[in-house]
Amino acid sequence: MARRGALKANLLVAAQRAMAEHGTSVRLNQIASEAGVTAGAVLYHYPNMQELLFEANQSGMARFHDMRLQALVGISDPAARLIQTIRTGVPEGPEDPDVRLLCALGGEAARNNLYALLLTSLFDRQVSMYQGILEMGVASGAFDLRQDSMTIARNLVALEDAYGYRMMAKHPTLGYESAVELILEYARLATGHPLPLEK
Amino acid sequence: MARRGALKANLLVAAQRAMAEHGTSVRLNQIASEAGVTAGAVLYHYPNMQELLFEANQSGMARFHDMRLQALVGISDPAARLIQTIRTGVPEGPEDPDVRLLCALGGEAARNNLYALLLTSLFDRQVSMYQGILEMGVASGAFDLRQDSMTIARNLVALEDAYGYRMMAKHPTLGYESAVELILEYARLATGHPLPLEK
DNA sequence: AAATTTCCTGAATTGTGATTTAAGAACTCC
DNA sequence: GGAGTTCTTAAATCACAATTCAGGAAATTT
Repeated sequence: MARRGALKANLLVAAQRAMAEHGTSVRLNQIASEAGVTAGAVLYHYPNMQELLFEANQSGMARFHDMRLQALVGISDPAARLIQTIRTGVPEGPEDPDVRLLCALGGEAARNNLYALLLTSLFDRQVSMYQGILEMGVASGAFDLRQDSMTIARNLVALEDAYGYRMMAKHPTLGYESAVELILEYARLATGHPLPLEK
Repeated sequence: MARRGALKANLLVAAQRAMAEHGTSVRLNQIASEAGVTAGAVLYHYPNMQELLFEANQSGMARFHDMRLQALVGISDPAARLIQTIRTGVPEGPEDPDVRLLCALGGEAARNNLYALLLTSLFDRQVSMYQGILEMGVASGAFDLRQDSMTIARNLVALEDAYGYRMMAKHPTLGYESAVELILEYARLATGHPLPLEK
């Protein structure tokens, strides 16, 4: 056996993986098997599964958001920050586990207020992130915004979300690069900056 | 008893309603109860539920798309057509049954190729619809496109989709009017047309 | 309106999955 | 290394949902 309390922490990521694979109707046994234990062991730590699923999603979203912030450290040029943020907002492929998790929740949010709150809060945080970058670009003179920073930021997050769904559904002509390019096209128009893609 | 074969047709809309309410994990009994019959009656017409659900979604999507085309008849001005199309692409509220159905499917598409195909095809049809309007506006001189018509069309559909999800999740400050306005803002930028909102 | 076919119900069947529980294994502390 | 605690398992239980089926009701045909 590993250290005490080790499983409880692992269960969050196991639940994330299981839910990314099986959706909101994920079974307790699938989570258990993902964690390499039996159902009873899962119930020992989380007497009801709903709480585990909620925490798993919460932590999955937090990780997704933190990763994106992390990818910005060391980049000070607003244009480069904007490009980088767009790049980390699109799933790498139809298997991207973080985005799968988010998409699985999308439909559930219509009838589960907790999930709705989680997704709404993630959306707003991402809008703030973009808004910060846009305002920074305005201050530095790099961007010449053609719309409210709030409008642009919301539309950027919306585009990310939607192309994430399209990629999850394996759209035949919408891969990572084209999704990024589509979003960048809007960003160029809205910021008046050429936002060159080459690294 | 009603006319012969009456229930079979009703089952499609009953399944749509049940699925809009309960999501992809909708129960046979919920569909039956929505149709006012017992589970056995449903199985009599659709020996396996998957087929019913698939047809229900297919028909739900077709209706959604046809409604939007229908809302365009009699409108010849490209700008008015574009505005109208955007208006019918956003759900009226968190209860909009058509969009609920679509959102419920979004997450499922990641692991169900049939649903993925359905959603991808709907996306592409909507892109074509927008593209036609944009090209018409170019031809008439009303629009001065700042990007490919394909790029604009894809981004418009993507924005619709994403704000649909946000509204399903009851975002506190993103209602019908603001979502329409956000999408219109992008459309204005991309077409060079003021796209006035007042009817 | 009798015969025939189609349609629907309610009970029984079967399968699946969450949850409980008793027992045993693994860890920690002393 | 032994006592006590924490953790995990496997089997049993409970609940629920899909499916089957025999019988009867409703429509249609003749």
